[in-house]
Amino acid sequence: MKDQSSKTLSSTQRAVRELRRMIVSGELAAGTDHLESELAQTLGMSRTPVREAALMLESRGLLEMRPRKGVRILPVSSEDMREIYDILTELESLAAQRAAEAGYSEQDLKVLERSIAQMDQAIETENLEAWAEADELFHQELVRLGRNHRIEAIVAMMSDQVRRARATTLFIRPLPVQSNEDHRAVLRAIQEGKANEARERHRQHRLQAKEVLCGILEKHRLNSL
Amino acid sequence: MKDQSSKTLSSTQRAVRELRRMIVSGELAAGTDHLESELAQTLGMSRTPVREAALMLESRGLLEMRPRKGVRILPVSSEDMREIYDILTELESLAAQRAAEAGYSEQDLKVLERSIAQMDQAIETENLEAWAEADELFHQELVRLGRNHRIEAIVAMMSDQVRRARATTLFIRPLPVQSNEDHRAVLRAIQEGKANEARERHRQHRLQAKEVLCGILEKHRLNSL
DNA sequence: GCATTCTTTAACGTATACGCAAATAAATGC
DNA sequence: GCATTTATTTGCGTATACGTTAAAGAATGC
Repeated sequence: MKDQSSKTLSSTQRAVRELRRMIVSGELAAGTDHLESELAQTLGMSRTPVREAALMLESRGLLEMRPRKGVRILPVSSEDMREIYDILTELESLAAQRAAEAGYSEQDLKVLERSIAQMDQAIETENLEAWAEADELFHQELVRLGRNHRIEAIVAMMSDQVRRARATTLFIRPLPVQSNEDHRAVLRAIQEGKANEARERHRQHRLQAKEVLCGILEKHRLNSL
Repeated sequence: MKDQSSKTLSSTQRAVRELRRMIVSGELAAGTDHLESELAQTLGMSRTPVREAALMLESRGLLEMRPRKGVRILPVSSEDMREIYDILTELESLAAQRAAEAGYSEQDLKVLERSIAQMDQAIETENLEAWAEADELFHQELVRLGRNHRIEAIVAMMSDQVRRARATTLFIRPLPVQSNEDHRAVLRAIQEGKANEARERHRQHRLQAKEVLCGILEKHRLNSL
């Protein structure tokens, strides 16, 4: 049994998790307004923990609290996407560099290897959801290996903000074949301790991903996801 | 009269500002605990807005809420300092690059110029507080010119976290003469539209600042500022 | 009809109330 | 005296209450 399920978590914590889930899944649609009292009723608790949760999610850039109008689920534009991908590019590249400098063993890099294998398989079977999940895992693990807690937090926050948009573009974009070659190259650089190569390779990988995704958004006029 | 003072701001907002001020100024010392009810009394309001403010400041990495122990003002270690400076290095360097790419006019870059002049003067008169203020202005303006709201927010947050530590090292570190040469070089690169040079120059500037400051912290065993 | 003022509603911001559980103090057993 | 159990306190988490005020609706004047 997991720590989470064994421990009784507070209403505020439940509200944060549940609202976050509803937002990133699109259950609470981008651009929609929701009164605190509505959300409280939905979650089966009073306004107090809902407000506290909303404040936290506001800090994470997922929603906005506006007096009398309720909380507004923030939509993501292609401009937002560019901002976010720029940040991810810089911080993840540094993580890749640091990971390469750390001299990790093959054992330490097992999760990275596994996620790449999963992506390979997902591409073969054209299972896009599985690919997205493995891709997320790769990037998350890469950042973890960079050993900077604040970067982990920031990247997680930015990833949450673009999750809906990513899910949408997933079925429009071409099969991410190039992407996995990049992942392999980054991993190889880390294995060989080539910090600068790991950094630059990942950098290029992210820059390209940005152009692909933002290109799709702009082409399809998807400016509020 | 300023907008802020004319507009009646909510208790929560007042609590955020006041608590933030007290934390970054050291009035609420690093590592100390404070009960919600105490803070509420100090600020002349009930626990509700204090709790809301504390949640927001917790998201900003300035404090930690622990049941029964009150809010704990988070101390900053040299390890934290390294994490933060690594982030500032990456994000500000990107901002410098973007600023150079934007093709700003001399007029647009006036604030940068002025802050550099202020730093020059501060160094001549050995007025360290004035130098720190101008330095803060330079970096803030640089990031603003990078035109990425999320980077602005993240940099502001990280700056808040290290503000106390910076203030401490300010009177220990050598006069930041090299620093201002760097600033000039970055500005020149931006003026000339040399994006890569602006980026790399600022990068080196920040990396060096990190080593200077962290070196001081480690040498003096200042591991909880 | 349209604009304007007044009324009403309702959502939020904040204070207050209260139960629970953790920490401390007191009491009991040995 | 020391360990262990039992009271007591206290701080938080959450529900609730309530005043304020912005927005919507009704009424009035022209």
